[in-house]
Amino acid sequence: MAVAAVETSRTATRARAPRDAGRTQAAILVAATKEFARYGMAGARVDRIAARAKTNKRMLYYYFGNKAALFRAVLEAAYARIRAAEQGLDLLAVAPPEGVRRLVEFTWNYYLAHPEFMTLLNSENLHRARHLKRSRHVQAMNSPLIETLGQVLAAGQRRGEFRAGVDGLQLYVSIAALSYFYLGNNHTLSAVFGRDLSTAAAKRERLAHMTDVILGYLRPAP
Amino acid sequence: MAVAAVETSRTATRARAPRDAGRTQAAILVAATKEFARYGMAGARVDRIAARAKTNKRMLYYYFGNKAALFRAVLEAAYARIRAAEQGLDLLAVAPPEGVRRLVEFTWNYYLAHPEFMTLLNSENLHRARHLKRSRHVQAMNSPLIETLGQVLAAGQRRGEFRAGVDGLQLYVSIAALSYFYLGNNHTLSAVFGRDLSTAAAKRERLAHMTDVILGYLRPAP
Amino acid sequence: MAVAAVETSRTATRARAPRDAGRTQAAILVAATKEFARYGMAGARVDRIAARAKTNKRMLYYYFGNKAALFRAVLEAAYARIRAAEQGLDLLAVAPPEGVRRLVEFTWNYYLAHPEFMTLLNSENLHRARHLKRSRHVQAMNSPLIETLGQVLAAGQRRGEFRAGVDGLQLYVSIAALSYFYLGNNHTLSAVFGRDLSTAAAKRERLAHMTDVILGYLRPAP
Amino acid sequence: MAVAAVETSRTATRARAPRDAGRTQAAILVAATKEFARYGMAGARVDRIAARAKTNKRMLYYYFGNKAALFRAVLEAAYARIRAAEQGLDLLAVAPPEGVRRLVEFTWNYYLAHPEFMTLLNSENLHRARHLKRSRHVQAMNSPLIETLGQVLAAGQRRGEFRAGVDGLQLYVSIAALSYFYLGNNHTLSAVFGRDLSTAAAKRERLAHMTDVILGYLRPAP
DNA sequence: TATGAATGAGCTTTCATTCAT
DNA sequence: CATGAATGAAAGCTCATTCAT
Repeated sequence: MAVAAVETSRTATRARAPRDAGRTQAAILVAATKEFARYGMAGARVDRIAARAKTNKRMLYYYFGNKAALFRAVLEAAYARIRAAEQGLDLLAVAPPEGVRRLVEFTWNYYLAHPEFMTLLNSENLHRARHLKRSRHVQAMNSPLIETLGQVLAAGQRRGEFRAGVDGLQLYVSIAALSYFYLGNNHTLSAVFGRDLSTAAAKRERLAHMTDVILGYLRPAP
Repeated sequence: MAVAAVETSRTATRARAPRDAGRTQAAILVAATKEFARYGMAGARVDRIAARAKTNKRMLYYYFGNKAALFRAVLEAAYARIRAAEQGLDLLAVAPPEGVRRLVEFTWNYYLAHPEFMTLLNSENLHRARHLKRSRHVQAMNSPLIETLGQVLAAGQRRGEFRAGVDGLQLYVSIAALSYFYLGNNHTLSAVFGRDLSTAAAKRERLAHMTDVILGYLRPAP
Repeated sequence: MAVAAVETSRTATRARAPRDAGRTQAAILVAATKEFARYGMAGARVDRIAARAKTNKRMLYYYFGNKAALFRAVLEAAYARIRAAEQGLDLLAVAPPEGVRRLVEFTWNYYLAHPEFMTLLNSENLHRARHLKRSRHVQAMNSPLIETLGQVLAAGQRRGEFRAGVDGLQLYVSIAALSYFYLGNNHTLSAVFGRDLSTAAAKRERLAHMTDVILGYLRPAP
Repeated sequence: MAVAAVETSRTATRARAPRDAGRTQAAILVAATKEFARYGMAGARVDRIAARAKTNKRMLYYYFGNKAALFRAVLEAAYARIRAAEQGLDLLAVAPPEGVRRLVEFTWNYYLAHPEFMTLLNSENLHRARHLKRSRHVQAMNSPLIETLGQVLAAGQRRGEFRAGVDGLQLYVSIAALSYFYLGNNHTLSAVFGRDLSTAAAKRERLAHMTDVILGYLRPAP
């Protein structure tokens, strides 16, 4: 019990001045991700990031240098997360059509759960990938899934389940495109079409359509 | 002769201070479109817009009220332009597969020629379509093409060229998605994949793939 | 009398919002000169300059661009003032020894009345003349007096009043040096020597000594 | 043996973190001297000083208290060094004119070799000798050379080599002035006159001129 | 209709200094 | 003795917007 009391007091002290480099750095990164995702690079406010991270502005510069470098770090971390999530997929463990379906669903679900990834990418494209180009880890951001997808396509073709001549990279891009556009532009699409495209029903319908498109396209010629 | 004289005098006046409301307004809109497209809503600078429009900041406020309202005007004009361009399409005049192919190519070419449309939409989505919702012309931004596309799909199905059960809106969104993602994210995709996806060859390849995907998907079941 | 009243009221209005480009610009320059002279380039505060000029910080950037450019403008103006003051000297109108004496006294009195000139130069030398080198008016800062001094020296030599082989530039520099060092380092000299070197008596003594040094040096060999 | 063991352990500890108070303190002083000389008091950065001294900021505060106190220490050390160098001069060992010439050359060479002394003094004068006044060693900064110079002048006068009525302090100040102004303002002078006054030839010329001025002045009246 | 001058709030960044270990 | 982490205050600068003419 005495130990618990001490523990509590230490925690309390820490709460005021964490003096824990790792924690502070991580908190800044989390806060910055939210801020950049919500307001874009230009609209993001350093003050708000510091406030959200429960630290002060100075630490942000202490650890990351400046706003642009922080953005780069956020971007790298975002790529790292999606690549890590992809690790869990085992496309070659199932029949080719099932593998493709899994990829479509994974992509959709990932964007749905991590909408910040899309807005971060939009911001970065506005900046013509300036930050990405300065990143030392760019090559690591290239999805290893593309090669796996190529193997899935080859297997499917051998088994007569897929058409021939499909490029893995193009297909990967198309799969991402179908989710990205719908989710990333959901607000304008909903406004323009006059109906809410973010309801559960609308999303179910969209996923079914996308799966149909991709698998329908892959059907072999009769 | 009298006319010529007047014309000359008007021109002379113009040279000093172009008291031409229409011209100024249009120039501001053009300049603002470029600025918002390049830097996003938050990154855009009112000063630069005025400078580009070769007028002064005060005029901008005189005609449009403030930055947000100007953005809204820019957005409305951008939608108006794409809708106007769509007018030229006559999807029902040709065989259904050809009609669909036309739409794919039109979309691709339009985004290619008007990349500002994509970045403006990205900005607006970042703002959760706030400006669009305040626009009085929202409904006019809904593409009439969707209905036409529905007719094309129905005709194709009747003629045994298309599968059944395809929703026009979903397909329209998918067609847009395939171009939008590739072109709008071209910088990051190029950086990450380590090759330039904006070359003529790469773009030719992409268009072919997209057409294959859409038409391949639409093939009727055997 | 009515006119006077109006004049007053206009002045009062102006006091709040001068809207007089020239006045504002001049006020900033005056304030900046004081600030830079007192605290040096690095120690000067933009806020204080704006406050002293009774305008706001923004105008400073509006008219001068940034702190460095403002410093450059201050420096140029300081040189312009000393050159203008030198115009009043007519070294060739009197006998050569009297001409040299005049120059010694002028230099002394100018530094005494305009101590800011010395500290501004010190600051600029700390910056390795960076601002000066970027000035378009550098050459105009070269004193025309050097040539005149050469003529005085030549005349004095012809008349047997001065020694031969004296370089005008070197002498000009030496004359400046004798005043500059004493006045510019008055605080440290006074502290180190433990007596106030800024009293009227001390200054009288110094001027007499300097005149003796220069004229004594110029005496022809017997 | 016990001693050796302790010694070893101390050395080992040192290797990791040089727990050598003297060394750290000296390193800070050297680094601070460079920094203050280069950027002035206001422009100097505590971070850079710590980095240059290969220690950390905390040590700097531990040993010196704060930036101002560190500046004071730097200033005191600079005065101590010049006074120490002056010790080597033996003005009374040679004929009076040679003694004066030695002093002129020493001053010139010292400033040339230790330009930091000039910029430190400039900084201190900008601060109205505030730090110097708080120093406990001020009186020790008063050059003993002034008295010696008085003796040289008296001897020279007795021997008919020097004029009468020359004040040692004034002459000492003038000798310093001639070097100080030329070297301390070399950058601006070079910029304004449009020629490099720091070349070996220019410096030779300057030294010759200064010697002429001082010795020429001291010549007795015929 | 047009324009240069002006502004306050707020931006990113930097600084000297101190705390906890 | 030594150090990385932390901070508040303030720095230089920029922004959208409005005023006076």
